[in-house]
Amino acid sequence: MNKNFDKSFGFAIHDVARLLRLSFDRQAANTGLTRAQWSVLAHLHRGNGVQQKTLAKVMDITPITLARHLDRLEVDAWIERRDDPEDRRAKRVFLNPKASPMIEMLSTLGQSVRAQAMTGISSADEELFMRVLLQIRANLCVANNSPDTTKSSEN
Amino acid sequence: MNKNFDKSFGFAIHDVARLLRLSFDRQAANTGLTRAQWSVLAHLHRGNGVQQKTLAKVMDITPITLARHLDRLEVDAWIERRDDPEDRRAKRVFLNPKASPMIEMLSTLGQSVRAQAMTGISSADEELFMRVLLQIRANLCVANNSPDTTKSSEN
DNA sequence: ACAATATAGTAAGCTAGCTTATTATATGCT
DNA sequence: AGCATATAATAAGCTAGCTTACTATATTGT
Repeated sequence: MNKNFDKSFGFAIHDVARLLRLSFDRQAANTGLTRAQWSVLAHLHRGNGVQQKTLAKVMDITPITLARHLDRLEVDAWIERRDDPEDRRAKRVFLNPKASPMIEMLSTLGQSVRAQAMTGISSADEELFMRVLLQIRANLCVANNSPDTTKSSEN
Repeated sequence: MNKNFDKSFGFAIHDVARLLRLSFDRQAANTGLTRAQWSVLAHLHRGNGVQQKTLAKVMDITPITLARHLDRLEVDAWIERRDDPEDRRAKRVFLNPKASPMIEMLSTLGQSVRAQAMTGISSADEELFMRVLLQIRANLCVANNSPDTTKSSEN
């Protein structure tokens, strides 16, 4: 290996993702919701009543990973699964009213974590950074045969 | 929420980290080693015989997370734990000879995954991206009271 | 000297991702 | 109509991270 091991791209990305999740989850611990769960709620907020299949695809996670999030969210009554009237295999997921204020609150928290992360970085640099980051994601989506959610436009 | 939800910083970072790990682990599946395990080996390659405590700190993971990696690495004889002669609580971790060629091979794979991710990105953009990424990590390390491994200089 | 505190490693049990396999229902072909 | 295939959700079991708690050993203070 080389001296730049800790500076390597993959490890740095991985660390940053982990630290972001930690920051967020610690600050949201009292809500009982994690970042991943909040993400489900937020996506529903943009498209209530979607099938699980669709939601998993938009979020780019596997259906079973989503199913487990939904299990817990349903126990605490943040969401509700209803049978799809047109396809008896499928279910549709609905936000319960109590979720909306929580989504707003956690969205604010997300912004504050982002601001923390971006301390001391110029907005020009931040902008370029985001552009490259999205390009990298698109590249990897191709490589993984994963849907590229940047261009999804459904709900 | 807003229309830029999928483009949000935290989610994009998270996705990229996941996709990178997936890419790497799939291509390395035949080796029986994952990215996290390879990372342990690579760090040992730079400082063989360190205490677990030190290794965990350098890798910025918790000691128990490291201990589980070591369990599996030891079963397959990639590494060996020996009692520290100077501290009977501690153990020191050593690479076995068979690990070295594998480390080289996986390092090459890592570079190829990186190249894949960076397709179509100019080296100037890539450089700025890395600079910002490391700055973000440093910011979050402060926020999390986590050691900032970019400036570690131990072994 | 010994009691109190700190530290190295591990165990238990949690979230979050994955792959592979199962079940129930739809769809498509002949 | 009925069989074969495809699809929606879930189950089982894996890696990888975490927190909290425990055990054994060191260290420190009186």
